[in-house]
Amino acid sequence: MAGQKIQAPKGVSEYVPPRSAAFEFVRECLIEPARKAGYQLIELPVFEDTELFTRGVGESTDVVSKEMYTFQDRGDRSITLRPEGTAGVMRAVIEHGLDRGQLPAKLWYSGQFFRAERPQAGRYRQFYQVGIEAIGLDDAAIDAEVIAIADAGFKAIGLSKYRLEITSLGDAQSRADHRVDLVKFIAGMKLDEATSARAALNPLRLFDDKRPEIKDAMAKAPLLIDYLNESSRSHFEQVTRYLDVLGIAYILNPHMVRGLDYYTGTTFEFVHELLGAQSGIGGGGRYDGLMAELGGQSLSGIGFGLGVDRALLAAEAEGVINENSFVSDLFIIPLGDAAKEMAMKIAGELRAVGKSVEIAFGDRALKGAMKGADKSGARYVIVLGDSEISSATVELKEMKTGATSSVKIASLIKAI
RNA sequence: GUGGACGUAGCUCAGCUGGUAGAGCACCCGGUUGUGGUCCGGGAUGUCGCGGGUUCGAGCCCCGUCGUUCACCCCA
Repeated sequence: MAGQKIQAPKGVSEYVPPRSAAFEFVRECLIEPARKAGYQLIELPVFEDTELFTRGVGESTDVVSKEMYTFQDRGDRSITLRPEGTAGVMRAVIEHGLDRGQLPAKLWYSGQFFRAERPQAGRYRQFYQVGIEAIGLDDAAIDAEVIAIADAGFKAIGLSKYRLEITSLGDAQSRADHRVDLVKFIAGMKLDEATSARAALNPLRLFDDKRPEIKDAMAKAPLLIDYLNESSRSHFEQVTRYLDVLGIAYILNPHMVRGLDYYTGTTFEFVHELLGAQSGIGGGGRYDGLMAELGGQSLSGIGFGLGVDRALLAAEAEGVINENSFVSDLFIIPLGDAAKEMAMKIAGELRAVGKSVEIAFGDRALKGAMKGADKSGARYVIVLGDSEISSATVELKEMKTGATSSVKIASLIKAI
């Protein structure tokens, strides 16, 4: 039907001016600390072979079992829009032999991810993450560094009302031992059907239940942190010691549950205080078995994923985003055709040396064009008419103060 | 997937017990021929999310649908 409006698909986040500038700022803040720590860009497809996620993330997880965008492509392959970043990075590391060089392989990525959930504040079907992965090093120091990089990103945005929660999930043996006891404990509880189904899938989930009666009952449940073997325990203690040295505050949360199966050992989450139910602005941890599970050598890795959408929401909630971060250096108002040509030539020359220049096109009246210059936030404005062209001189006006000065067109570069 | 609230100009919203749509902001023009932000005057703008139904008549009532939002769930 002609004229019918088409809406964006349900639950996607979009960023248009002026908010897109804030989004870009937040994303850059999150990426920069990784670059400074020697992490390199890895740019990957947004869709992958479905098996990468069923095998890598784990079939028992909600993410895989009911939140993936999966479809058959024209070659009848099962394709899935990536719901998270780590599995894809590991796939690419193995495929390109990045694990054959010097270790750790340190990588960062940024882009959109997809999960078919019911949309909510801070929860979208297409969302943005910035993430890093450090692969092939067991040193507790890199666990701390990874956490520090995430923290630096949030601080760069200007966030302060968030907390870091950490714990250790231990190795496979520690988790298996704990699970036996935890399942035994849960068997003694009276649970409704949905809850016991959840417990059967992942008994740790009950630690995260928000109902007070469950919380009370779980208060006496055996904690995974008490089942860590010697090496897991000392590794984790080492991590916390490094965080202390770095002055990064954290809260030990032995109840922490993560939604992805591959996490082992050090695990962490950043939680913002001003957000609603979707308050996690980032999280990550170590994954010992993932690479081998995906057919690579048996190397450990650690990484995080930070939510750009949520970090932006958090920044807005804290009021730390300042508008007008982008302004042009010069705004040119041409009067007449000859002036328009001249304006375009001047703009080209100034842009070539790194100045940002806008031109008022469309033959607007001077008053309207001046308003446009004002709205744009440009630092300087010049009006270009016949007299300016013949004298090769313009009145350079500084918008903030209103002060003007005569400047030769040829020396505009130096003046602004 | 489950439950609640909402959906009116670009934005924020008003619209009494159903009678055929408004405000503020933003936008455009002007306030003597070429210099903005204040002020004053003027102007444009809506298939009242979409589709049915009830009614002489619906933005207001009913049903459906799409979307948004909040919580559960889950997580970035």
